[in-house]
Amino acid sequence: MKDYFCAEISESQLNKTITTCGWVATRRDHGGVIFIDLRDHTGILQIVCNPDNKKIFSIAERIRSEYVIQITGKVTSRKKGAVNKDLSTGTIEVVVDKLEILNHSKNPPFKVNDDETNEDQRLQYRYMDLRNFNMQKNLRFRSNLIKLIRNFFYDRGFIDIETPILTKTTPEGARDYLVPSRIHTEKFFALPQSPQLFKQILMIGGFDKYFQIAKCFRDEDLRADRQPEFTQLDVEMSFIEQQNIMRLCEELFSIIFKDLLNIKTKLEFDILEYNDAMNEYGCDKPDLRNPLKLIDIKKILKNIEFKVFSDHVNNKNSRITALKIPGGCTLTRKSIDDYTDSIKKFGAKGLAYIKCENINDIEKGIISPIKKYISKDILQDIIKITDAQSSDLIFFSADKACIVNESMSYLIQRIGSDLRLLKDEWSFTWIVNYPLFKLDAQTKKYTSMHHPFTSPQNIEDLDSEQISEIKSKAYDLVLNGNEIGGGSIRIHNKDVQNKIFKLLGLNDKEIQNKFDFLLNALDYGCPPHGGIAFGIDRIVMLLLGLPSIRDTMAFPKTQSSSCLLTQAPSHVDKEQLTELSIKTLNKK
RNA sequence: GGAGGCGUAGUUCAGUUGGUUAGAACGCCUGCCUGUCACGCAGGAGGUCGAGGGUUCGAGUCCCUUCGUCUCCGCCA
Repeated sequence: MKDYFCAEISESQLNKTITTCGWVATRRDHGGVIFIDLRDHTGILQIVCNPDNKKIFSIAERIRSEYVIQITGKVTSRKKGAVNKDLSTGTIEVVVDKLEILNHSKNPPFKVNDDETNEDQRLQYRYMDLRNFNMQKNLRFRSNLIKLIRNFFYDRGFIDIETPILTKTTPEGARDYLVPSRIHTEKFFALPQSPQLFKQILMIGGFDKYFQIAKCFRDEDLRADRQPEFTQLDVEMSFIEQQNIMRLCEELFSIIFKDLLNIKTKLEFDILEYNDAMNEYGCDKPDLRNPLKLIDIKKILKNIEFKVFSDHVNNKNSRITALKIPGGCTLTRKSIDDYTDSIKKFGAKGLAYIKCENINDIEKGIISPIKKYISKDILQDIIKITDAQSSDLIFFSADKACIVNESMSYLIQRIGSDLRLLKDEWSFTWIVNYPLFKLDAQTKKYTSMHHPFTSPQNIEDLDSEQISEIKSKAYDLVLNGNEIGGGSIRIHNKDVQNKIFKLLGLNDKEIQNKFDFLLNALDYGCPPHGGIAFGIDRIVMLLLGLPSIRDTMAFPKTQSSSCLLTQAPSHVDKEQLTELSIKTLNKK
């Protein structure tokens, strides 16, 4: 039906007669001559309908926005004054001598390339929104990324294996999406949160290099970077160490950046220990483009009487940190109040600060509402340990460690971006040496930091009393402050796996019910193995600088997990439920 | 489960202290127009102010409930 895409037509086809198809972006009717901007994913081409061909002209008069048309005509160069510099095809136009309307369109609910359209409109009429050049770009980039990933792994001897979507519910982790079984009354499948156990079993099955672009499902609340169904690059290998996986991933991202973003410079991958990350940044996904860091000042304050600090000085679970903001004296009272307010959602009670207008004049050069509670010596120590210069501002946070960490890591991010402190670069950071367990604040039970199949660094540690001190062979990859992937070396020994389940508080019966198949499989010659998984949607979002992973998906869901295009989820017929032996509760 | 923002024409939005007939831009329709490119000009149509309730002589505006959407907290091994 066509020889070229719209924007493929250029001066190289000058005076040739070509055929192309597309959507009508705009029509400009001058009475005597009609211009049509014809659009496809490549761009826009101006076509000209002259009145001398009455048949064509009358068709052109009936054409409206988003009509699908086919045109044949001669590629003509535009006169000097008529060149449009904003179009890649702006030096030429096609003079039509055949024009066919392939399909009509209702008047569109919004202009296709108007980027002000509200998202609910875009999602309801997603087929219109997908014609937008940005969505075309995003989804085509995503496709190229997946193609590159597949080739990368195929080239290195990896096997792409599909794992079930209908599978078994797993305890811990996220809430499962459940699918009722018709044949097995009162039993349910679960959609996979990840192919974790299947890929481990593939290792036992002798596929020593596996990968998959896998759909995963988690029934949890949504965020800009979280959807109920999302796509992971899932990788697993046998007979490898942590280093092998890390080097492989670094190679993958180097190629992605070179081939897809045309970034040729060698990517640096920082490595940070989990404990250091928490101490310096208050979180396990720091953005190392940001120069702001936390400094512990508990020791300096050990003799202070000021209650805000003294309450926490001798509390093991508390943390007291300083955050120096270079040039922060320019911050207004209003913005400091804003920052103080913004960290209250993490449970922080307040945000003390001192302005170091002149560090050589403690009397007049240091200004702070809390100055009267702090001795000169301590002030000097604080200035020294933070290496504060004149015009810097120092924030203080004293509270339970988790509150300090959450609020201050938020503040680091917020101020870093407000004051434009971030370096303009891509920052990859591996976080390693994670704890194996974390204590759930509500249930007071230990849960896995990564997942229950993660290998401890030393098996003997499992017998120690200090469970929270046990380190794991887990690793996360962080890009510009976003967790894009994580993995671990897995447990390949049945006894070790059993021990972990026990430490997690599972009894024999639960272990049997939930993980019998895994433990059995471990009994039949499981090779040492490990792997990693990456969030494809998140990677596309970051690489393209998008505000949400919804813009990386053709058909995403809203924050309340509904699809505005199809109106899913929806009620089902009673017959369907009966067949599944399901009765709904009338919740009011 | 919680906090906050938004919801007014097809779309994006304005709407003052509660006050007469709810506006703009774009889009749409009709007419004019042979070089525009967000064409232009003239005219026109188009509103359950998300829904329900309340206060009031009077509600787009105030109050309550509710729905939708977005951001965040909790949650997300």
